[in-house]
Amino acid sequence: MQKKERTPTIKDVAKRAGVSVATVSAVINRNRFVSSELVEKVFKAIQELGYHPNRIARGLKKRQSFNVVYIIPDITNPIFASVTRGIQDVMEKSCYDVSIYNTDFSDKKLFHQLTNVLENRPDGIILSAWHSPEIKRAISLIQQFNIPLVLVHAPRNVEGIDAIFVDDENGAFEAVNYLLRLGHRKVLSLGVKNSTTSSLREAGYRKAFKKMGLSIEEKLVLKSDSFAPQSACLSIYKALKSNINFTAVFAHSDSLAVGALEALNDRGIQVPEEVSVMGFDGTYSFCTLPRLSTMLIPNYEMGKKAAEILLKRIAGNSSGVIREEIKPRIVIQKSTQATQKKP
Amino acid sequence: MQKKERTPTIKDVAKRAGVSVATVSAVINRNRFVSSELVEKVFKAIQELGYHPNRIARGLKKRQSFNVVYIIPDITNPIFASVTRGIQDVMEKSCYDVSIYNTDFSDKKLFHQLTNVLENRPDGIILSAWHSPEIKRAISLIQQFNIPLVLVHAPRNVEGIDAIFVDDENGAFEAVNYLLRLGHRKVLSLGVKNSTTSSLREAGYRKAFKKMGLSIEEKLVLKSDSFAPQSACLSIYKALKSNINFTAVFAHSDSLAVGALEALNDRGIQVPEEVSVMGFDGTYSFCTLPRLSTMLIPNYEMGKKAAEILLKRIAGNSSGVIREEIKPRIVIQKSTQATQKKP
DNA sequence: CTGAAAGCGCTTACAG
DNA sequence: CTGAAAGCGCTTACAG
Repeated sequence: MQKKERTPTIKDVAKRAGVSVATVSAVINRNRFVSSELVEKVFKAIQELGYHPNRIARGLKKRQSFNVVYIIPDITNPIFASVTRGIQDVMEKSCYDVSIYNTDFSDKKLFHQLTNVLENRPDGIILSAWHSPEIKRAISLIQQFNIPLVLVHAPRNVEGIDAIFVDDENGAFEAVNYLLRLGHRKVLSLGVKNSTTSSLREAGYRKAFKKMGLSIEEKLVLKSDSFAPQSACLSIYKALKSNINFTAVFAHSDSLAVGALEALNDRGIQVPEEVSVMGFDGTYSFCTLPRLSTMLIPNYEMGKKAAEILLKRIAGNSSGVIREEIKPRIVIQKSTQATQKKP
Repeated sequence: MQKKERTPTIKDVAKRAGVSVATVSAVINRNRFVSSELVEKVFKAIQELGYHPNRIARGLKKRQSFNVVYIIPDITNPIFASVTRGIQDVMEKSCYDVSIYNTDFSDKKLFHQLTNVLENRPDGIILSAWHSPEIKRAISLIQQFNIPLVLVHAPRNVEGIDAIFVDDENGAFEAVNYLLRLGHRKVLSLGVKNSTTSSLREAGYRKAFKKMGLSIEEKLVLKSDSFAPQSACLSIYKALKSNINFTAVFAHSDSLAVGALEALNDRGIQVPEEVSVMGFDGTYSFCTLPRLSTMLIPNYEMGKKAAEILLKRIAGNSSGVIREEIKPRIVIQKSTQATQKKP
């Protein structure tokens, strides 16, 4: 075990190099001219001591922590993992590190985390908390600290804050429209109770029917208890039991689609020959059999974009509020096909 | 826009409460007695000002940052996302936040990140960099800073550091043993080139055969270019083309198994009726059809355990080096069955 | 029981 | 071109 040796400080470097700390600081930050002679001495001392500047101290003085925070429901959800990666990749280039806080969709946890977060004085915050009934309170708390904030997956009714969201309604519209063009008319809408995201996707479903001048059979509009595959399974079993007729499923997420595939497979119904299945988000479309057609959400890019906006705000850019609407992209794979003409 | 108003400091609170900063500090940290009269005044001032202590400053003085770092290849990989969550959940309880750094399996990135990390003086580091040829250099760099370190997924030959790893060899042994007991003899080993993890799993495969007194057909030992499903697909196609006979596949990861399922499905080979497929890790076993039998790795628990060890070290516990070997657990689902007796 | 003061490791006017 | 000194917002001996 080593002794409790302090790591070297700027003072140690200054002493060893025979210069002032101001000079050391200057050579490290290249923010004022230093004669090449001294520069060399300083570098030598840094080398010899294995000196690494202490950013905590630097941050205290400069009122900058070089840390940004991303608050999400759960890092284990591939959607947020991808957004996180996008954020990290752009933040890293500007020498910021990013801390992740999970809320598990709980308001209590959200505020608990927020208290911690604020004590750390991050230089910026990115928040994915669209589901929170208290999001406005969270936002104003952050604003009290004058910390730049950008929302990812924001609710539509929050204004005045930079935000970037998925165009769920139009994405769903496009997905369902695609199914309708394939000739499907009995299209299940497989959504989730009490989910704003799911209700937007349902709105798109309705819009697509409407546009084609078709009426909607309400019994085709299903709502599972959660986004978990098992929930979707149960919904499909129930629909089959009730003899509800359908030739296609529009699942409001890939996870729901996974459940649908499993239920259909279990009942010996062929996908896509008998029933087409369409997913939404693209998280699992690579690992299902048959490969899922889906509306791909570019989560990584969303993260990058959010980070870029945040960086601008941190740099002091105070131009008008930015709201960016991301369009999901349709990806057609093996789980959908045109309706079979009955002979 | 608000003016560039400073957030209130301990001084502001002291002034407003009519006490010294020492007293304010004492009531916040409850570390020395303060008369209830003053306590009340202080709380009142804190309330009125909306004061939140600045942890950066606190950290500078106490030489503690309340930040720990987890360095991983990629947060987008569900394995690391789960470990991360485990770490966060225990760290959060002790008021630490955790920053994530991605290395993309690159040594260059690893050291780049490490430099940043060290400048932030985290209170502890957890490192998943088993693949790095330079891991020992990374470790000694960290040790120079006297920062507690625990390794997750460590290589076996690194000693003297707390580490927690997966018992790959015995896990694979158990998986293959299970297939052998089902009557399979022609078992493909579907691994990956230049992967230490995969070679440990291959060793387990060999051990299982050996123990049963069976010899190994080397042509059954496949090595894909990567862990991506597509790579596995190609390997399986190649095996089929070469008329290699097999009744089971032992995939060294679930992602490889996903590729195998796809290739087999594509060639009209029934799983599990004609070929059984066994995965490893459990990341995708919930979304495949048929559901994959696999060796589940408890990543979340590994993260928790790593964090708990780290916390102990941060608290100054200097008892002997801890090495923990995590055993994967067999999960039997639908992708495996006993060999069909040929009539 | 409480306050004045030094100091954590930096940056940055201010002199010279 | 470079250094001495003040200060970022806390904590903590040291007095009293």
